[in-house]
Amino acid sequence: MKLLANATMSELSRAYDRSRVPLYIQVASVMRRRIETEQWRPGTKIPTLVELEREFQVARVTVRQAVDILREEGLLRAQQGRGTFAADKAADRHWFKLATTWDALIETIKNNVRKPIKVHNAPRFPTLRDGEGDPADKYVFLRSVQYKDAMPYGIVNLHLASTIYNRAPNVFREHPALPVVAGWKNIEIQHAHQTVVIGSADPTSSDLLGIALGAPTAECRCVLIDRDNIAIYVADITYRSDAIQLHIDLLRRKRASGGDGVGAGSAKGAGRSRRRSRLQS
Amino acid sequence: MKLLANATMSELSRAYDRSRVPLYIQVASVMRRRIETEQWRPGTKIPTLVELEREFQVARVTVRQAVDILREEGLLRAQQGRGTFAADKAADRHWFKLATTWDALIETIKNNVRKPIKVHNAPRFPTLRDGEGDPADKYVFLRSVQYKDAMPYGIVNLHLASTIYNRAPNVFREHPALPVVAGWKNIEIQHAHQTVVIGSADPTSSDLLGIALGAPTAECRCVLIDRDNIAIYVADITYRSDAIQLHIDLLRRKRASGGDGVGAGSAKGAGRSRRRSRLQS
DNA sequence: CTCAATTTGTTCGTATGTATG
DNA sequence: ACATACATACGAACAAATTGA
Repeated sequence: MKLLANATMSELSRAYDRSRVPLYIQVASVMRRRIETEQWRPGTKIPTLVELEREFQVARVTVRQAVDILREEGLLRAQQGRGTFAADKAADRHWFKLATTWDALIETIKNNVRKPIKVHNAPRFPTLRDGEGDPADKYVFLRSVQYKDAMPYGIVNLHLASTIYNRAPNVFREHPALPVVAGWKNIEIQHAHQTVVIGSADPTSSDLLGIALGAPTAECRCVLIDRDNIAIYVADITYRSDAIQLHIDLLRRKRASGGDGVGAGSAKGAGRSRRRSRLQS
Repeated sequence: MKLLANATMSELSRAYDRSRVPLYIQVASVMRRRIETEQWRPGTKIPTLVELEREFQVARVTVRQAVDILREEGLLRAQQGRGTFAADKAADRHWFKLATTWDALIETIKNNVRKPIKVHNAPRFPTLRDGEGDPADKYVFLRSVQYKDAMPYGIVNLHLASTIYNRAPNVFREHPALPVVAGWKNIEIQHAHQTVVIGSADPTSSDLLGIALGAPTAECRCVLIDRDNIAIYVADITYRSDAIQLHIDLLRRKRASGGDGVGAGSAKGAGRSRRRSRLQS
């Protein structure tokens, strides 16, 4: 135990040199993580101020500042004379399962609670990389914010080929685009993929999602390419990092229905997946 | 353009209230992002200090501090009288493609450059969640760091069931475990999955990966469950967030598995996009 | 070559925030 | 709570390098 404490503090001070973020925020980050990972169990007493001072090698006031931050966040309750306690129930983070299959994606999007956002300075074209097909002649740009319980967790920036959009402008203004496109029999999708990287919130995202500037985000790009190799649907989606998770079933049964079987929906029960015949060429 | 600047700055100040991170670091974050996304093209002149002051609504000195950070990082060059310029070539980030299939995962791991780390205070058991099977009677804990060009990008914390480990202790000490286990015919894997969430660096990770405390990370958990529903392999892997990406083919064709696009290394050349229009956000 | 405009670099004074003991 | 030291942020003025007329 002593060993652990010593190791931790030397690592902290070294880490502090590397980071320019104020010390009490760093300490708060470490403590927040311990609460969220339930390393400090919900409802239980956390180490005393003196112990924390020693572990982090910081002054008492600095620990207190960190504690104050977490109190404001509702993760800690401090009680004079008794101690400081972790919140009773950890907030359910990572509740949103990013889709890893076509069917799951469609299903997910259907259930979206979204609000369209007006965009003034829309880029005319998406920036397409290798393997993302050729640009269409013209695109329509749509932006919307996704909500759960009035809490925004994602921003969708969509370039939709005008040829697609013009088939049903009113529908696209009201509903998520992907299920609509997917439902059309006469559109043949040659390729569809999704790419995820970790980014950080720019001013716009930070404002729309209510997170700090520079806070980590998941940046998903979803591209649909038609049989003429035209990128008809290019969505850049920015998620709050604490809202999402990604679950991949590594052993998808090959024997299940011609190898095309799609397992692993987004929810626990999973199992049931509808066939995807219409998109097959 | 004027509108954009105004919108950005009000958002920045609002965002600033939300975050306690020093202003010049926040400004640096936004600028870093612009360079990395090539919104500020490599080698070209970025806006003048005066323009940046106006856009971010901060004092000159604050902009300068932000510029200084990025100069140290090699992302900007400043020249008195001329201007400030973005670095010539953006670093290749997100080069490591996280595997999304079993075969790709095995292949990826085979190519790992890794260094085992001695662990003193190893947890005896992994904490298993719903759907992650039952714990084995006993585990061995192994930790290693993954490198690319002497740059650490991932930390593997592995709980390996002792029954597995004891079959070939020396092999497991020298080689990545997964390909070894996968190669054994007499082990039947009933279930294997990988979960990815975004986390932040604790003191240990921050030290081993050389990133700031609290910097975003990708936390991958990979679990193998045998036919008796025992979790024989439980790996918690922490990656630098800027090293990794995840690519999912949504329309998985039967034949496509050969070149599933999920390989270990090297981002292919450049990928200049033919049309560039910044996704303003 | 000089001049003026532009742009980065530096300094001062002041106020507030951060961290220690 | 206090005294101390240093970091952060502002505004403004000034200095130095570059460019083009």
